[in-house]
Amino acid sequence: MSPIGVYEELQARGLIAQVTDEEEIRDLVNNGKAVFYIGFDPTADSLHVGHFMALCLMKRLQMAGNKPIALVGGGTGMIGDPSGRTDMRKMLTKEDINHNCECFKKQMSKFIDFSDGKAVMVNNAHWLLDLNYVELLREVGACFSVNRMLTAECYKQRMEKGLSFLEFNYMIMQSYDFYKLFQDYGCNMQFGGDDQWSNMLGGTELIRRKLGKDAYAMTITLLLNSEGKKMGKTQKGAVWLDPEKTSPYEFYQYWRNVADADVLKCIRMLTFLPLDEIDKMDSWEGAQLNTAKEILAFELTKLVHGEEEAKKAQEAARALFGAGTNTDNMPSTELSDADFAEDVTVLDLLTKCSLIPSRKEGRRLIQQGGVSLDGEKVQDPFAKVTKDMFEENGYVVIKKGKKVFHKAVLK
RNA sequence: GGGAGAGUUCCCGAGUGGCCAAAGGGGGCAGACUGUAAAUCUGUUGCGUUUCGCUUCGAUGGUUCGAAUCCAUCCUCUCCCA
Repeated sequence: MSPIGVYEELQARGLIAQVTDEEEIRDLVNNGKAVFYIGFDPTADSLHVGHFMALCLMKRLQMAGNKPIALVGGGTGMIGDPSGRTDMRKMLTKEDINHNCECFKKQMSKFIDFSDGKAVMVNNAHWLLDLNYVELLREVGACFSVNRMLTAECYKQRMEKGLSFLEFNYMIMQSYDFYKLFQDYGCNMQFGGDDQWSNMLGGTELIRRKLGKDAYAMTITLLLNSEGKKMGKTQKGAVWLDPEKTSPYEFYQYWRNVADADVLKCIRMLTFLPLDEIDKMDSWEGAQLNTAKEILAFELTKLVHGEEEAKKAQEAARALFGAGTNTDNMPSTELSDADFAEDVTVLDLLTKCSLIPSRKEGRRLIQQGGVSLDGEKVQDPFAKVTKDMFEENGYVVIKKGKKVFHKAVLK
């Protein structure tokens, strides 16, 4: 038995945002009596960093002897959660949702131990899709006050822009999930992002009204950067957990590049490093934080992609940004002789490696001095790239901007 | 159902016949400075080998030498009344 319970650990890591009943929850969680669920709506074909926090939480609680239920929202995904959104979600087709659910399942099983009933995975499509409208209205609709719902935080933003009846019902569906899981799986707690608070309260309320029993809810602090924006988003979109969508190197780099102000918070909230070790880092400042960033990036990459990939990413990063010349793990594009059938310009090369969205953009980059080949700054977008440039190593290292390195390999 | 209004580039938002590839801001990208950070400053931000051409202002047609701008129809959204 560790000196402090999970609840205290979660608290120390800054993960707990809101709870319905602190005493009860502490008791349940610390003594492994919680059967809790976290819902994941299949809005894309891969989980992202936002989900990752939830998965970590599941893992921490599972390690403390609690039983997690991973709920895949095959049913709620049909509706779309309006929480924290200013516009309506794109409607997904059934096929997409099913596909996404499958992808989620695969990714989740890498994090959570589902063996021997230590955790279960369910899909709310099983009960939501067959609901009868009138029955549902009578059964649970009567328990909800529209007046109250409208004052809920998650609808407030949408009161200005407009909220469809479809999305308005999301809260009811989620509440119904909890009610159902409470009865069928003995689920007594729900966890979720802090933006889910009102939806989750809906569930506890429904259980109290229908069954006269108590269920609990706890939200996790949303991972925001120092500017108050959700982390895990880049210009290109989310940082995915699927290596096909976000390579381990990119994933590593994302965390390696977080702002100074955010490193410790991220380490505390996302990694499994012992708290006392993290506390020591608290006093670090200035350039020393770079070490903390490396630790953060390495730990997270390890959790998501495994130790081997994490090492590769770290080596690649060190080689590129440090003094080393190791290009083994650099992202690369293979070129063949056929690519050189006609004259190849620097611009062509960038295009072939998918480093630029358009040739126009490429020219701009070069004109502004943002591209170099094997360390030589390129001046002319139409300078020829010849095969003998590849002779020495078999590849050419392209540097775009400050942080993007790419290897063009001649086969 | 009746009435009013709106849809502009990644986002917000100006533009109400030619000077419009379209002000301004945000964001992005690049450069300088740095620590692969932040802040700051500079450049840039539809596509094309570029004193020019092509595509873009919700959609489709039309008026005009010329349309983001005018007309018609349609679609979407917001507001007011019911």
